[in-house]
Amino acid sequence: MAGLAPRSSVFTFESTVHSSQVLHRLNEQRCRDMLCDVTVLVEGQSFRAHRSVLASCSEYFLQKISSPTQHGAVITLPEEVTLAGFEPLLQFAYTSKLNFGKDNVLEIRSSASILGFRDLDEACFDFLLPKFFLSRNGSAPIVRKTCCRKECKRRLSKENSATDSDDVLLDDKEVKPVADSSPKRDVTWDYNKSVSNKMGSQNSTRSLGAEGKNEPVIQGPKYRKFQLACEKGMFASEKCSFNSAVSEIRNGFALSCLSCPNKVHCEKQTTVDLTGNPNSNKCIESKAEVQEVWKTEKHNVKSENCESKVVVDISKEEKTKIKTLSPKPSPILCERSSLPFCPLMCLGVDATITQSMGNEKCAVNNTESKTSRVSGAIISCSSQQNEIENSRERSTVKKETADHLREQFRFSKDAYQQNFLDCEAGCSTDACGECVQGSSLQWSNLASTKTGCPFYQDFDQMNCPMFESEGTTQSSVNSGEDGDSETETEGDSEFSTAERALQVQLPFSVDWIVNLNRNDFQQLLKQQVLTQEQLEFVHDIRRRSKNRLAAQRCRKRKLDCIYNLQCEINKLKTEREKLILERSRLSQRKMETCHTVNALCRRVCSEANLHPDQLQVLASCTSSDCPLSSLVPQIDALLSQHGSSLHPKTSASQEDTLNPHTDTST
DNA sequence: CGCGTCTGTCATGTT
DNA sequence: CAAACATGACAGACG
Repeated sequence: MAGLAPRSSVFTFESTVHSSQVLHRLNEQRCRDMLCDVTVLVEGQSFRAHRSVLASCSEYFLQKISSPTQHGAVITLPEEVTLAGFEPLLQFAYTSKLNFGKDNVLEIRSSASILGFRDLDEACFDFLLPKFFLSRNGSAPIVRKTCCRKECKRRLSKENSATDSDDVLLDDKEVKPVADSSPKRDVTWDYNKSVSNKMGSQNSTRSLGAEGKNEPVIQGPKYRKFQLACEKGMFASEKCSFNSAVSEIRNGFALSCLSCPNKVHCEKQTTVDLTGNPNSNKCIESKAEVQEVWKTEKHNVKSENCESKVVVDISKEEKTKIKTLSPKPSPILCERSSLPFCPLMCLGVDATITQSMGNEKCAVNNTESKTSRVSGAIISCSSQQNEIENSRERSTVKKETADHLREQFRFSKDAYQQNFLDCEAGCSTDACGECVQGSSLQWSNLASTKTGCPFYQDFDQMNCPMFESEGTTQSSVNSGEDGDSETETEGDSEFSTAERALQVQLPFSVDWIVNLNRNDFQQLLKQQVLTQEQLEFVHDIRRRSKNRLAAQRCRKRKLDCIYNLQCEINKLKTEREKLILERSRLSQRKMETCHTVNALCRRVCSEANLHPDQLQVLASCTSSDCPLSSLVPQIDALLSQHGSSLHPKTSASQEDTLNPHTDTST
């Protein structure tokens, strides 16, 4: 029997982590200046690197290094390439991650263009730059996407004029803002990941509508007074414009979260990477169930549909990592968006599954929406019917896979699932992302956390109520198990909330309750038969959450106002000092002029030998501002000669004499 | 232990 | 009139 098996069989082992590991090690070598064979000079600063890496990333370096005349180990970059522009690019070359902020994005773009950096599409910048810099006038409200077609239509008719947020799905390269614990407003783009998450904005309609436009214009009489007093909305609005942009990015791109508060750790383990990146899959760490499911899923998925490109071959190291990760609940970023978190994504299922599902859903639900592509990223919600059909066909198999996975993800509390699978007629049988939300809701109930995601932490610090509202709305309710970085108050509160939700056997997520708009909320209450206790809980939690957010917004506005007023004070102080200087300067000039006039008068008087009457006339022309003091002795002398009849009051007061207004004589 | 800060919550007024 | 929102006040936790 053994002879049946040909000995010549060839087996191929393909490591999915090798390439990224190599890059990672190269980066380590670079950091230690090991085997570096080139020095790049930018604005006087030198960077050590490997020629091969640079050449493989950049046309410019390739040309320089391969050029027979340029064998030197030092490459001086052209002046157009700035330090701020090059450094992130170098980082990108070694990590596939581009750290950029509003401040340096232009320089990076310019440098990347000059250096011919590969894998950095201009289109990405083209897409982001407007978001960064043109959203100042208020970011477009993001249409919330729900499962129900009727709801979509209704909302669309309501928000017809609003620009769609356009969920962005990425094909080959994913733009993935990644957490960075630094307070800088940086967003990391991770191009190397092939996951596409479909992000939306569940509550972004409201939050953007209320706050996303321009924070200073927020309602509130007292705040308006502040704003009117300050008339310095720029500061806040600029902040918000940026935040809006980032928000849109966040809503549009696949974001991943990590639970670790450590920056380095986070950066390493940020993405849910389908390529088997060892630094990935953090999203699933939180649930032991998922870890268990992981093992089975990988086989199921793979065997079911190769087309779906499910790459869940994780290394042992990864598995160990995942298993040894903090037991704290993992924030699943997806759940923060309107588009449901898809556990498939966190399992490493190729995004096309979700993407196609999401596209289909949106295409069906949102016939008015737009379709566009950015750097290979599909902005979902196609309005093209044929795309809908194509998407349907394309995703048929994938849907089956998704369904299968979804089944795998049904946790013990079927009530959650059933609710959402049955909810919102017309969608329950579709393998759309919304249905998967059933899973997400469970997750969110168990695993959402505010502080778990440094990405959001960062944005929380950005003083944008939009983030604040979104982030905290989501986070504030359900996370109860995260006690590390949160205060006991919050933790306890949220824990008790989650606990209470379980106690009252709430058939839906608390997040859900909080994020629904009024109509949806009422509709939900109508659809669900809730006990009195549940109703009370639902209303209570909704009220408290909204109030909490309102309080946060209020405080932020206050701080903004204080800051603006402080700026105003400083400005006025500077203005005052300038005016004081100007006054003293003018006063000085006035004195000089007076002296000149006095000298002239004296000369005129002495040379012309004036009659006392003429002297009187001349004296009457003087003003208190510039008294002709030189005339006084002469007038006095004349008056003493001609008697006091001419000017009876002269002796009384020189000032009176010299002041035409008080001079009563003719 | 006092103090300042942060944050959630409640009460109340406004929209 | 109800809901959403803003805001002052208070309390508890924390550094």
